[in-house]
Amino acid sequence: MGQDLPVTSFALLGLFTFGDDDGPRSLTGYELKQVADATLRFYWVSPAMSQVYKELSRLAERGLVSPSDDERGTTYSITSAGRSALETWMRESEPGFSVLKHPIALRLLLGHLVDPSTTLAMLRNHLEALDREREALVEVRESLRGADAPRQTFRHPSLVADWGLEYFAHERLIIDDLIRRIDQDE
Amino acid sequence: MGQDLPVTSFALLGLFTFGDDDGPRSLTGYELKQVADATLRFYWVSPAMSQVYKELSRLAERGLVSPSDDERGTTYSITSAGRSALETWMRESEPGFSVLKHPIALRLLLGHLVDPSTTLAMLRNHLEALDREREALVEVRESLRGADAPRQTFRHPSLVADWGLEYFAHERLIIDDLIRRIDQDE
DNA sequence: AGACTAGTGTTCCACTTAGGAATAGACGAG
DNA sequence: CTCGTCTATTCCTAAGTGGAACACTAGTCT
Repeated sequence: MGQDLPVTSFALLGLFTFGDDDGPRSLTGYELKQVADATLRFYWVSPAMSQVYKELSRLAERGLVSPSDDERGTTYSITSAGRSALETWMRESEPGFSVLKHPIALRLLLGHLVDPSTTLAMLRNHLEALDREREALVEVRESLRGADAPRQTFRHPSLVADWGLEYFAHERLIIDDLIRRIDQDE
Repeated sequence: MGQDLPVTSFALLGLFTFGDDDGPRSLTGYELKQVADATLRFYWVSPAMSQVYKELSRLAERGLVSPSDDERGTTYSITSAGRSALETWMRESEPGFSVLKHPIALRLLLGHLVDPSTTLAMLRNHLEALDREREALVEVRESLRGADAPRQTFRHPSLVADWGLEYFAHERLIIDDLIRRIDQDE
């Protein structure tokens, strides 16, 4: 069967597996996009709206989600075929290594093209952006409290969120240090 | 003028600014791909071959690099227009925030779908992959020694490489900790 | 009441990027 | 003198982006 879907498909499909207390999750494309923006974006991507809808039709075509019309619009929920496709993917495919697209690092690399004050200003702005992102992730983390103990629904999401928070905290330290080093170079 | 190029164009263009001791750098598409694989991949992307050649023709069209045929094939070097386009881009465009695509984090998020031993195995494999990547970056860092002092050619590349090494070291700690936490959950 | 903003829900299109395969010459090893 | 590997390049397709367009709902301002 065609389980050869891009990672983003499985990522979106996976979001359907965090059932509310009352059964499996059903979401419209719009809602799925909100969920992805709130969570996936920190360590995967924030897919475009058009992408979300395209994924949903593809997943529906393959029977991994099932659409149904209700007063909210077209809502989708994961099927048992979808759940088992996810499990197979988790168990049997290679994760691959992470890809980081870091415009600040890229521009720091090319620091010899501008004067140090430009680079320093960029790094200081980045510290602020970092704080804003961290804030957003703190909110996500807080929203998981209450169901984040070892066998509860949000155990794994909370592990990932903690990882992200650590990541932001450490990046802050590194940038502080870089600012110090570049300042001294002067 | 059309300075509205994607970041990857500027990233590749930027690689031409690290002149060897004897003047500006001239590279074939193939060589440029090697350089990108060795350096850019750690904090931007490893563009596909096809992408590299497409970029080079576009940059040449706009006069930012100039092609010339020699015995190696078609080689390109940066023009003064290219250099100033880069500088303008560095000074005047918004960097934007970083995007991380981390398959391990994504799969950890969905940890409730498989048993803990699968997740643990994945994390342990990731530690090894991390060490391999770190090793590759260590080599890059070593290759910069000798020209990495405050005003030398590889000052900025070495700052970025140090950042990357810190990043890998810290991720290692986080993964170790996650393994410990998941092990205890059992 | 009427106008106006903001949020929800969805589709379409054009464009860019990414990945892989295919091709081809050159070069050294067996 | 053939095989594999490195260099160099092109082509095709899939994946992903961004913006425009459209429609419907609900609340706010005047």
